[in-house]
Amino acid sequence: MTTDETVVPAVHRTARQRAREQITTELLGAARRQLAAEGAAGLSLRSVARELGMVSSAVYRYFDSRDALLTRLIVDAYDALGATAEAVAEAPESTAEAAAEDTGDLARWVNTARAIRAWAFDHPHEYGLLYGSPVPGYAAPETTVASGTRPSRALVGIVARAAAAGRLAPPSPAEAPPLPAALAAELEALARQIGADAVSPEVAVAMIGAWTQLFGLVSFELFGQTRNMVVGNAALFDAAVTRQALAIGLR
Amino acid sequence: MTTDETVVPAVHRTARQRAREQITTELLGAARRQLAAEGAAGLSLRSVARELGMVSSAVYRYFDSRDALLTRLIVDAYDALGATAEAVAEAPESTAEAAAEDTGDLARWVNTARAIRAWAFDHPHEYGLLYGSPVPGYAAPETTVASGTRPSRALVGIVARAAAAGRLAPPSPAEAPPLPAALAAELEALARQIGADAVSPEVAVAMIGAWTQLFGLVSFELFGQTRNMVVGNAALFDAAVTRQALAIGLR
DNA sequence: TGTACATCAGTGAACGCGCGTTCACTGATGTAC
DNA sequence: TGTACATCAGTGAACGCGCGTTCACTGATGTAC
Repeated sequence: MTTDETVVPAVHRTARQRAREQITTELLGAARRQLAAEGAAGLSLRSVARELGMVSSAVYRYFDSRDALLTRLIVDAYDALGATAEAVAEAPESTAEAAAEDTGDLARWVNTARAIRAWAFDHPHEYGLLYGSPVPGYAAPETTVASGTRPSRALVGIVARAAAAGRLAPPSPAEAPPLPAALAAELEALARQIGADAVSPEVAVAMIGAWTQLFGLVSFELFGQTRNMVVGNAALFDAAVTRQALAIGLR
Repeated sequence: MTTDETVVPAVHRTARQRAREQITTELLGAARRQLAAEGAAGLSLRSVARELGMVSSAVYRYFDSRDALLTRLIVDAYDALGATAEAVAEAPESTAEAAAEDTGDLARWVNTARAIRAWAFDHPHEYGLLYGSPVPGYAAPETTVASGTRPSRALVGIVARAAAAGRLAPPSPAEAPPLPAALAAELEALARQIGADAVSPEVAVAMIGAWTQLFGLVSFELFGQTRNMVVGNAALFDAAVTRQALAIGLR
């Protein structure tokens, strides 16, 4: 809950504009609170309006429809998680206080994974909105795509930079059969497309594996399909994530 | 849709009992169809009743409440997926037609993973019910736990049997830091508890990693959070799953 | 084999609820002259 | 600085919808004698 008014100098906004921004923020806040309490399916325009003491039709001055509100929540959540991940993945080499810390690529990856997990725990329903089963009757518009890839891009970036700098030391996949040519070509094209030319298909497979495992772990922990498994344990999370990162070749 | 009447000799069931079983089956079928069409949140007792031409209150002769119906669907889905996985994971050594096929532990694991993925694609909403974000307002009763672990147990079984037979050859995790003692102890206790004493903590971590990656991959593919990633590609799935299985030590 | 009673599937009406969205309106805020 | 008009946030009523669950009932099926 940032108090924007005190921060932004309010250049030349009219009272109307300021009120509009503030109420939009309050609506989103209420919507987020309800999302946290009830989940996406329980989010209704009427109850959001109620929370602000408005009449339900007034919300239509701010959002075209329930789906528009949902879309906004999704984009904001992707951006929040993306920003969290980026902050760790792209942290400067070392800071005064953390000079002794390991700031190698491996640590960067593991810390980013931890940050994603922590965010998911802090915002379980928002995480569910992003990575859980789709909200019935809701189709995400194209607008969400750019934000939607931010968290993954933060992770990919770590590997891409390490690969470009020649710092990647992937273990030789001794016994694994070679990738089918078509798949290797597809992965190579994808790497070029996102500006990660130095990432080999084998590394790409390891990376996608690490990435899906990360979200698999978090989802299992969060959605609680693991009543009698050890998942939900930070040490296990670290161990699994570290091993995946090593398989990518991060050091 | 099995036609039970022709199979079961109808030992001594009254007309009432047979009608009850048949209508229960039809209700579940209709519920499953609606689950597939609308998702869990869109499943309603009234529409299920409507589909069978019943009045909504009549459903209460068969299910205590909407939640009871949902629970039944969940248990059935776990059992269906569990049975599918078990059929592959515990298939006899070799059959006449597949004598030339590789029936090693590695192939067993990969085939089981494929079967799970295929089932998920065939039953996307049921998969979502099991492994997606929780249905709002619904709390799964304890009854679901036994069925809920079936799919995982099928996978664990492959590793446990291979380990017990001394067929496991896990690669030495050269650079990975050793597991914290507390975690290692916990994993060892867990292995003993499920009768997989031969599974070492390192192998357990690899296994949990492979398991979570599997469900992560399937969820990403199915829930479509991957608009511009390569996920959704069977060859990639195979490659990733195979590499995880090798990391466990399956051969 | 026939009768009396108990069981139970299905009906239809009702209760009370919440939802998204539209629409004509009032009254305050902003803008152009 | 003052006035006339345009913009727009918020109101309140309404439409039409679907939901889960309860309840007294009818009539067919099953059971005990």
